Amino acid sequence: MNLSKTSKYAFRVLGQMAKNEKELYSAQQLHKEIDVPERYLRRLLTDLSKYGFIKSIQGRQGGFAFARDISKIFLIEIVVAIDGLDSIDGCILGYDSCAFDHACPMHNIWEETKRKVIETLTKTSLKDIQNAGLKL
Amino acid sequence: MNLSKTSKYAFRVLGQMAKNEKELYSAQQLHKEIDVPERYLRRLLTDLSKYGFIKSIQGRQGGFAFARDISKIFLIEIVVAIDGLDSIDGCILGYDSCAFDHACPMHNIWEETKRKVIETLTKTSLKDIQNAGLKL
DNA sequence: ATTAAATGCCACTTGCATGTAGTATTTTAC
DNA sequence: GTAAAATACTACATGCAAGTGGCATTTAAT
Repeated sequence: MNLSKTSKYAFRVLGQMAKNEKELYSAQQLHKEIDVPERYLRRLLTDLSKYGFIKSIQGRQGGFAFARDISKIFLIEIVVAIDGLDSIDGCILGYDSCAFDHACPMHNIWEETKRKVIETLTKTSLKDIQNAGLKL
Repeated sequence: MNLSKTSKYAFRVLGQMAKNEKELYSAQQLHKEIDVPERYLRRLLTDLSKYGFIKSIQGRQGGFAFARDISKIFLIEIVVAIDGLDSIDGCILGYDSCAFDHACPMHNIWEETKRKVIETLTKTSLKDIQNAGLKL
């Protein structure tokens, strides 16, 4: 049950880019739109392109654009790429080996809630959040 | 959506102590039973007693025992004491000011899931996990 | 009284995520 | 073909949670 700051940044970036899903965004432009340190953002964008969510275009007039259909990019994929599945799915007490045959005291209590979290992240795509957060 | 390692340790400790809710536990004994570094555990136990979950008894034959009825110690209290409420309740994108009048793109999508997490932590007491995790 | 076994306090160290800097590379505009 | 504007790479710096160490204090057993 952990979402790193970097994953949060990734959500911000990709969420912002999803607003105009075909547009080519430069790091500088994105930095102005969301609150992420510019150099760190640049590295993150490079990483996100390596993960295959976006593609990078080098050179002047370059930038980043989605490499895949945003209706098929699900939040869970982003978290898994950056933090790994265990950050969400791992034992709530942090035990390495916590399974049905050797469960921690909170295993059963937590299971359903964890399932809910994973379900939400699994079924929510960038398309689903495309036009949220604008209503002012 | 963040649970520090320290909170996980606290869950382990208090969960272990709940198995015999009246017993007086020394730090050394608890260290043998759960996987938490001894010195760190000692500091944590002192903190947990300051938070009022347990009481400490100094001197030889001293140790720690619950200060309150474990059926009324809820998991959310432990997280809040150690990490603060925002670690769970805060904006999923990490924005400081994310509320109904200025919501982040994921606010609505995440709201129900967050509610579920908080609900589970709020209604689960140490008594509820008292006898879990023993079945082998 | 002395010793032993426990907690309490404070400062220091370590490890890792986060953040920064410099420079190389790529591509377009002119 | 040269300069400008973008990404790519690699190394270093910083901050904070996690972990360690030394010593003081408290209390019980002997």
